[in-house]
Amino acid sequence: MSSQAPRTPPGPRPRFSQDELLDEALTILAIDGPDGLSLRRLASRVGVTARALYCYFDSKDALEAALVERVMPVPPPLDPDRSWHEQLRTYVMRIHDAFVDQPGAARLFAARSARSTAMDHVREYLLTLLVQAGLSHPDAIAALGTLSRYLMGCVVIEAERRANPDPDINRIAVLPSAEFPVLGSFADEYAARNSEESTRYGLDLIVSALRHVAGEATYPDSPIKRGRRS
Amino acid sequence: MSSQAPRTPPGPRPRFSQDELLDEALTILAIDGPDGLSLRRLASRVGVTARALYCYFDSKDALEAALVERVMPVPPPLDPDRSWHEQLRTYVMRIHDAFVDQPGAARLFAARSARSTAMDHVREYLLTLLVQAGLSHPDAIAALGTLSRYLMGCVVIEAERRANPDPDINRIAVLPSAEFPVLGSFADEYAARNSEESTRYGLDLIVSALRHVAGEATYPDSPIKRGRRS
DNA sequence: ACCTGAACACCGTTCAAGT
DNA sequence: ACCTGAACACCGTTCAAGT
Repeated sequence: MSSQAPRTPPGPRPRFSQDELLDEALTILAIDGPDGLSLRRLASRVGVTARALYCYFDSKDALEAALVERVMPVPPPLDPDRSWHEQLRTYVMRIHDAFVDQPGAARLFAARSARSTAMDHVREYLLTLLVQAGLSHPDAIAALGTLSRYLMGCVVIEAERRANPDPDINRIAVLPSAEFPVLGSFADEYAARNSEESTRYGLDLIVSALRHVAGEATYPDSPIKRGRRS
Repeated sequence: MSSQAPRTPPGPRPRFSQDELLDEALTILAIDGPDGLSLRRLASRVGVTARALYCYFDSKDALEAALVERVMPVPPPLDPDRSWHEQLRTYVMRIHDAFVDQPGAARLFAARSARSTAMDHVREYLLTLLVQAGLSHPDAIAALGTLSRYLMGCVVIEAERRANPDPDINRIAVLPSAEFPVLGSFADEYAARNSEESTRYGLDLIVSALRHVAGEATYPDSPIKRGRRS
């Protein structure tokens, strides 16, 4: 095990790639959650001083930005054999899964996706599909916003749920039924809800509405053309 | 100004109510943002040691939980003269506005609404409206989840946008058009998008779809009964 | 260019002690 | 019950110095 002939130069001068450090950071996130990621802990895990990390990243902020770029799935090429809404659904779920499987990363997604260039590629892909669906420019932009917001909510809520599992077995079942008659009577259904299915339910809901906006089917009272009711 | 006859007992023994401390905490959030709220800063603002705050709240976590309870709007009474979807839209927007106007509070909303009893009241109110709309139990639960996730995403994204205004005048306009042909051509529309309108667009989209699920209008290919497509 | 070590200005939380 | 003061175990970041 302790052979001679070191492949790396000897002495206290290990070198890392940014990617190795990001891997280690993701490991910390997976083990200790979003609050567990600190430069000092990352440094000690790779056997270096906290100061040394500033040779690789300008700041903790820059490291977090790089983490988001790394976790965000790259959009697949457009597939002419699949409908726009099927491709859209698949890709949105892929992003969802990526950030939900990387537990501590959801907070980073929430904090920095607006300025992320990986997220720009996501926007480009989704917009392309929405335009392909036949949506007008304003509709496509608004629909992109709707999908982004819904996706963000799914990721944030599910990540929080995993990081902080039910304090009681079932909070809802224990609520006073006088104050919460409906919620209380739904306690079992509420506890049984499955995250993956719930996420898909809302996504399907939004996509269906968008298909009607796109004119793919009749949609008697679309909210789109009606304007805001006051 | 410096009169005698103090109304509070003299000496270094000021007392606060929890509410006064929460007010002060909200002020700090408004001034310094979510990262600016610390027990030490709150303590110094009210002229006390950080340790003293532990006489009012068990921990910073407990203080944050109390902040969420305080910011969350209380559901209004049911109004038989207004449709379920109008009441639902109005209330969801009220929550949205409450957390977006209280800038640093969005992160707290994201982190703790799952365990918030104020949020339980929100759930009870929304579920009541959804049941009143005629949704089945599973549909009502799923719809509640969809609305919660969408609302969460709206609050998180908008709060982040306010806390961290566009780094450039318009990030999107400056993207390489070879890589971002669609997004680039939408740069103006993208920059002009208005948060309030965008939020309402998606909410109307979801509500419209729910109205069809509820059987209020024909909805040829509802995602609900179809099951998951694979 | 990469790294150490010490320091600075912060955190939340706890202990021991005062009134 | 409420509060102080000191301490503990952390943070991100920076300075000065080494190779």
